[in-house]
Order: sequence, then C-alpha cells, then structure tokens
Amino acid sequence: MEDILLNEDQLIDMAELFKVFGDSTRIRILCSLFEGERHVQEIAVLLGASQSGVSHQLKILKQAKLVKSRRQGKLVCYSLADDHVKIILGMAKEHLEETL
Amino acid sequence: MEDILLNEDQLIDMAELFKVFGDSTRIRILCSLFEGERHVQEIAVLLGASQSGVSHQLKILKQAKLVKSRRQGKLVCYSLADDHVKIILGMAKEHLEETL
DNA sequence: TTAATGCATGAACGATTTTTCATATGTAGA
DNA sequence: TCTACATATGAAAAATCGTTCATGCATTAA
Repeated sequence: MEDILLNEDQLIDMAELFKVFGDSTRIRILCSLFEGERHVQEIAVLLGASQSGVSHQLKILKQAKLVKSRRQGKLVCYSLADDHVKIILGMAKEHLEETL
Repeated sequence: MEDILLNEDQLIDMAELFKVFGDSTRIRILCSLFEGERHVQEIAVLLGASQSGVSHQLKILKQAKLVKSRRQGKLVCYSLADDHVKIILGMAKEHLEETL
C-alpha cells in the first residue's frame, strides 16, 4: 500500500468524510442500499425513522458523494455512488471483528 | 469482497469507530504515528496543540483500539494499534481523490 | 521526602450535530 | 385546476462533541 501523507485540506476533507460515516442512522441507510436502489419512503419504513429525518441524512450522504439519486415520477430512488462505500465499511467491520 | 450485513450492535460499533476518525485533530495524531512511536509531548508540539487536548484525543483513539501505548519512564509512547488504520485512511483518500 | 517533569482527567463552556415539526416544492391523476 | 402523495427544507429543540483550564497522579532525581 502506498504512503498516505496528507496535506491540510485533505485532512479536513477526510475528517468530513468520516463524520458522514460516523452516525448509525446513516450507516443503516447505506446498508439498506447494498442490494440496490430504494426510494425514500421505503428506507424510512425499513429503518423505522421519519421521512424528514431520512431525507436530511440522504442529503448529507449525497453531498459526500456516497449515494446518488434519480427521480422516477413521484419517487426519488437512491443508490450507492460507488464501491468505496462497501469497501470502507468492510474494512471497518474487519477492524471491529479483530479487535473486539 | 464478502458481504457486510450488520446487526444492530455492529452498526453502533461501526458508527462509533467512524466518529473517532471524524475529527481532523485525531487524524493528524494518527498520521503523526505512521512512522512509529511518539510520546505525548512530541505529538502535541508536532500538531501545535495543547498537551491536555492531545491526551484527551489519545484516550479516545485508544478506546477505539486504533492506538496502543506503553510507558517508558516519565514518557508514554503511543503507536498505531494495527494496519487497519492505514488501510482505512488510504481507502478514504482514494474515495476523495476519485470524487473531487 | 520534596521538587520537577510528563501525562491523565473532570468540569465547564462553546460549537456543532441530529432530530423533530411545520411547511414548501414537485409530480401525477382526476 | 384541485387533490393526493412523495420528498425537501428551514428553524427550533435536544443531544453530542471538542477544547480549555485547573488539578491530580505517576515517575524520576536530588
């Protein structure tokens, strides 16, 4: 693995990115998208959360480019933006499993 | 890559873990340990932070098992706990570089 | 034992975040 | 157009977090 020295801006960006992962509601949302697209209501029901709450969190996830969305009539479907999400979560899971 | 379905406890633990990464001071501390052990004062000077502040953050990092420590006389030396730290940071860096 | 040095910790304050509530926007169908 | 449904958003309330300050504990050397 190459070196990962970071400059000041990268540090800030990286902290921002991890902050996004650092909330169990948002991780739940990401996990709910592992098998593909879901629309907002669907996610809200799945998590037992409010529509508004989910919408707010989806916005944060989207700003971090962890999810993308497309409108389909009245629905807005969200999906994972790329594979890094799964990889990062997988790495974290591994860490947890090895250290607990 | 294997699947990464998570149960409730794992979700919480994972969010906790990412929360720890979600602060630029803590990332700075982790990066300062890439080349090996450092003691507290050394880290504080390197970051231009207070001894107390660094100590508080080191405690959080240690609880998350991202760093370990050993006492050497009056000094306490900290080092990265395992390779996951570098890997996780590397993965995040990759994500940032590809999406910005 | 006392003094000096290095680190840890508790409490308090300010700042940031998450959640909730009310409401606005957008879309489809009658 | 009007109504119903799906989502987004702003603002306020509630919860969480980071930093600082003061002080305590541990170690070493005199």
